[in-house]
Amino acid sequence: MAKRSGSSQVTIRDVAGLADVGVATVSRLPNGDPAVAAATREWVHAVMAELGDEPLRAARALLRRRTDALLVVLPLWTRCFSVQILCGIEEALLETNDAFILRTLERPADGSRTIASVRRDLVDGVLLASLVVRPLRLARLERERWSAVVADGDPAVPLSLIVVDHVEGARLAVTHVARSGHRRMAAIDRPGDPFADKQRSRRLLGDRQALQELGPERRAEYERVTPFRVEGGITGLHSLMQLPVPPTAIVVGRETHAGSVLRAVRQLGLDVPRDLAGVGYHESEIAELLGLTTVHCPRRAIGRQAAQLLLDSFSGRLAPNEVAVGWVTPNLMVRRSCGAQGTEPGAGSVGE
Amino acid sequence: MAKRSGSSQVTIRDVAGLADVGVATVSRLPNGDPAVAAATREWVHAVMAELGDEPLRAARALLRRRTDALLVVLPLWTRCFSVQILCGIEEALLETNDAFILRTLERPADGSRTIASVRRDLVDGVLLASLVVRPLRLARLERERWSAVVADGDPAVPLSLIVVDHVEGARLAVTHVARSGHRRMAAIDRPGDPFADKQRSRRLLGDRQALQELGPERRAEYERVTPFRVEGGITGLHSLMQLPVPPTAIVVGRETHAGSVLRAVRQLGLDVPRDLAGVGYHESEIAELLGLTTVHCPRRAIGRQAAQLLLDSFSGRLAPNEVAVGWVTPNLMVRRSCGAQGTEPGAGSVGE
DNA sequence: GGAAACTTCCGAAACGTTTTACTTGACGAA
DNA sequence: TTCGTCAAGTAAAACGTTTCGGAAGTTTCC
Repeated sequence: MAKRSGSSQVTIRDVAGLADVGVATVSRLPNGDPAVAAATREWVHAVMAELGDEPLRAARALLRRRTDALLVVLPLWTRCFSVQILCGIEEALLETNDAFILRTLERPADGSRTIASVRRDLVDGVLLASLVVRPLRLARLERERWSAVVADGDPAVPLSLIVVDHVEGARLAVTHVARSGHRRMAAIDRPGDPFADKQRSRRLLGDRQALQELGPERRAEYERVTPFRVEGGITGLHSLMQLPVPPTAIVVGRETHAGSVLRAVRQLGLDVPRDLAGVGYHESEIAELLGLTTVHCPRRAIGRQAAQLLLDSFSGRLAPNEVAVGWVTPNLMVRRSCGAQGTEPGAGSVGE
Repeated sequence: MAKRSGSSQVTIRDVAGLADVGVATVSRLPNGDPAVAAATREWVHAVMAELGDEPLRAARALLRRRTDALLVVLPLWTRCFSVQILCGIEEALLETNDAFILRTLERPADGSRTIASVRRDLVDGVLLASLVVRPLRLARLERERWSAVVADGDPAVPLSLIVVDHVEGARLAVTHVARSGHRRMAAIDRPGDPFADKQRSRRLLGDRQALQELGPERRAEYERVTPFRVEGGITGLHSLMQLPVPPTAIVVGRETHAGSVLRAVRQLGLDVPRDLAGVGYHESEIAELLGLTTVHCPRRAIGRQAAQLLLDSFSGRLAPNEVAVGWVTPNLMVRRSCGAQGTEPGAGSVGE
């Protein structure tokens, strides 16, 4: 059969020899070059399959100046949120046989250090997730000719983006609470890194817009920004309930934060949803466990679409300096925390 | 200064020319070849720094048959657990400038398909995390000459391993509960994929061993294996509390499962820790939120040590067919769910 | 003093692919 | 026939590195 040498590596020359064609003809195959007759193409394909040969990636990369890999920079302080984005990215890449190198960030400040640590020739481009891209970093990307896209990003950044419509998300939450019969809605959100702050302000924007449209005007004193840990939820709630006219519903900026608020509610001897209704952001095991109605981001879609955008820019479907923006809309996962219309806990799955 | 050509790529020949040495001498530098005088080394290094040159990875890989990257296969149904392992891996790799390609698994059955989808020449080896390595897969790894290590694995597998001492973990939990004055301890665990089942049986083993040593003999009817969702916790607890002599403490197989059990406890009008003490496994936001005492796995250390093992086998510090096994011991995060000695909720951070 | 051994470096030949420039043969049009 | 055009395929030159076989120069040992 094959007259391969002692090495286990089958080369393009072996294939060419066996198929009785030139090496160039073989090489043209995986690159989809049209200058090869259909019959020849098929014949050579068969020989390649027989020999179990696929072009060696390193040799290919050397000549094409392409690695078929991309860099993913992913924050971890958002925990499971990012992981779902990652899954989406992987999904998109699996279809095209590309790979990705991952760099996770544990603190917001790690961002620039991280990108700098990756050699430009290791990957074809970079996908930044849930990050603020500072002008300095942007300049660096520009200078070193990176192809870059941002997943779950700020629409003001001049890069290709997948944007989550947080304004609409907040609107969903408020509308839902209003439909459940509430008029006095408070908002508790959390301070955070610059990125989280951007998200928060967009949520608050949607929140206010929706309230205005619906009629029940929120008073300024119904808004709270309290730290993220358990005690933050407690102090936030206490200060709200001590108002002369306390709210009857609360929208909270994250599901774990909502968890701490619920805890505080119980401490006050109140019942959810009888005395107080609530909606949180983001979907998690906690939300399911607590029966909390939440606004859910399609994180997987974010990842998949962002990766697709980057692949498009590699393949030339996107001009080098063209930026594309895709929008993704959250949806509402209704549970018990706003009243009877929700499902019983445990009836639904966390899902994606 | 440099007389580089139009291309932006600085080659080894540019460096050699400018430094007035042969290309071989330059090439020896990053490979740590000792056959180059200290003075020369320094001088050439300076020139390389000046030109901003580093060897092109693809060209290097072509000749060395090394990619300086490894594959990480990581299950996602364990959610945040895996992510922490990933952080550890990244940490170890960052020091040596290696990269990794990630493949996540969403269902246990995806395992073999996933490894098969990665070309052998893309990476130098594979790190399998929290997985059962079936004989068939093992044979494949052997046949294709993969270097492989398993993080958080089953000690029976004939590969290099980092093993978590779950027996000791269970012992910690039981000992803690016993010290809090309890004698009648129940165990609720969950069924799962083959891997989780292995973990569970090791936990139960440690559990029984510790009980035997401590004196209070568990009766068989105190052990329950119930499904993972909310209703699983409820039925498990109910059937335990309806026993003629109900237990006074429960050890639960995972923190989210413990969450659903706690929920059931409240439904029965009981108080934790007054009427019933509890310990869960694994550390998470849920555990902190609920004030649940848990057994904590040092997941980061698992990842870091496993990566280190793989790097060792690349560098020859580990003989090709030598297997190394490292043990990692869990520790106890004491909170309120076993009595007064725990800290108040919110006082501690999730840590790790 | 000369051979042997060691140190330090050099030039050139790989590595397996892509790509460029060129050949060949077939087919019409002039 | 002669030329140009086109399709299909070929041979050879890259790509940037590592490494092999030497070759100087220096030291060591009889």
